[in-house]
Amino acid sequence: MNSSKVRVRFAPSPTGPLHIGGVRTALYNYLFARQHGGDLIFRIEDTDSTRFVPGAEEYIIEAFHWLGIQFDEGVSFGGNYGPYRQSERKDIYKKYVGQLLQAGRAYIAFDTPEELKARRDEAEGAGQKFQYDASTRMQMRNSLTLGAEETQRLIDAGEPYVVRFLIQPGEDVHVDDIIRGDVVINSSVLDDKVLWKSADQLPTYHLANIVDDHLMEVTHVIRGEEWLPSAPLHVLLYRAFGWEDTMPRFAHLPLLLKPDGKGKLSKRDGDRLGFPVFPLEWHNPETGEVSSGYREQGYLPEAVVNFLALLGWNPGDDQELMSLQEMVQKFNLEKCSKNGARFDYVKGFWFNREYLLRRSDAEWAPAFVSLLAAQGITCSEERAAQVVELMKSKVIEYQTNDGPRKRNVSFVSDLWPLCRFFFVAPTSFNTEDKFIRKNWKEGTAAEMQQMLNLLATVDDFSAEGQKAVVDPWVEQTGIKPWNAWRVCLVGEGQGPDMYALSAFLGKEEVLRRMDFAIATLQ
RNA sequence: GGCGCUUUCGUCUAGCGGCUAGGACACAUGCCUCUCACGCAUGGAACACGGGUUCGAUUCCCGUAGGCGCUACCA
Repeated sequence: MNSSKVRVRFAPSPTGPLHIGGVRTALYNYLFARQHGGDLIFRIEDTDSTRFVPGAEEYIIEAFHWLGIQFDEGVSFGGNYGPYRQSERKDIYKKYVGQLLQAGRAYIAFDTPEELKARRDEAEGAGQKFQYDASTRMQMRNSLTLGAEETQRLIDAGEPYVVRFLIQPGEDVHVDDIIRGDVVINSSVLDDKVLWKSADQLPTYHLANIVDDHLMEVTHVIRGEEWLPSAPLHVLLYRAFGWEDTMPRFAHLPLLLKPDGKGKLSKRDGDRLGFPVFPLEWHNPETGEVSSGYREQGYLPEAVVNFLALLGWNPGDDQELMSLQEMVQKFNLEKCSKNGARFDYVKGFWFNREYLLRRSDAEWAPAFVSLLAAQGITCSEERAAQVVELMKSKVIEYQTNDGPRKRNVSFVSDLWPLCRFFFVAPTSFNTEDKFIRKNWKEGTAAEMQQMLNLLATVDDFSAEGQKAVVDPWVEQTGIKPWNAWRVCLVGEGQGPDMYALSAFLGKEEVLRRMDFAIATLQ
């Protein structure tokens, strides 16, 4: 048993794609491990054979790889405490369950799921609640009531059975939680939890979890608040095994809540409100259903990590934008908040924008180029970068529950609806449009014709080159051509600086668009 | 229902007995301006309620109410 090196683990169940709340739990484990120079273990808790989903494990590994959260050991990462997949540790659990049975801390129960359900229904009918515990266990079919001989006879006869943990009632069990302090639950409200299932001949979470954390020398258990009610059971298990002196410390994290309404964040909320709940896009192998992912939506991993980190924790100063390295330095479990955090995905837009803006225009270009390609437009990365430079500070409309709203460009994909006219000339003009009505009046066509003739003489069609010729003409004639010119080149009242746009389009295209507008709007 | 956790602007939060209760997102307004914007500036916006403890409570204690979780041979 080596000293006091911090060892933490993230132990998902491969029942589907990794939920964003799970990502945050893993992130906090990662930050804690790195900060203390400890190890982060990746364990797969696949003890529910009925809920196993193929591909989930690979998905989870890929998601962390994308996010930049690195594990030190575990499934696919190696290590000296393996195997790290619980389904491969069956013999180990069996041995420890035997130990508990031997010591009289657990017992064998033959009650079938049907019998149990009948008892529950019966109790419910009487407005009560059935619980398998000290108050009821002597009325059930188990080794306590049947005696050793009969128990052995039933086992030999092939009768299926579970192993239950024998809980002594009337004891206050303390859980020392790093985030919540001393949490006390009386053992009388705990039930004799099933430790070993008859259905799939595997341990339950509770048993496997305690055995693994002990054997893998885990020092801190950082997990979601949904585990807090069973933490006393876990403490009791450590005690029953005689492992209390090396029991890990607990930290139960607040949950991620729905952006609106009640309850914890679910996949449904993402579908309903239009934001991803999973790091990567997920294709359900059974239903074929596709769930969107942060990566595919155009989020930068740094943005997702930063956003998530601040949901339930903050460094105590006013800094919000932090690299993973900075977070590792500043992270503090004691400063985690205790109450659930509503998942405000709109703030995620802002984070992504901040990180996107830190990248150069050239870095945006490849993604933008492939986006354009999907629209059937061929564009070089150089030209794409020019458009990015001109348009990344714009605003785009997006849909919400309460109708359309506006936000700053926060994704590369936001660019396309704003940039269409860079690549596609106007083919018609909406004369009802406020901007066009205001800026295209009688005589405008003639002014534009003048300007067209003037531009036709310009050899240096850079923004500066055009400016050198057009500005004096503006000065001379008093004509303010920009808005009308915008109508010609853009078709509506938006877009970048006109000289910049014109230079991008090039002389030939500019003259053609102007000519078309003059002819169409006359 | 039982048990547990929790409660500061719309949202994420700072605060650890004495503050004009701070920041960020979102929202609104103004400036800038060839359009829409960005940017910059400004503004509105919170201590759930009731008792204590104290010279003094957002802060400590106890209730109440609300929120969340757990209550499976799921994790």
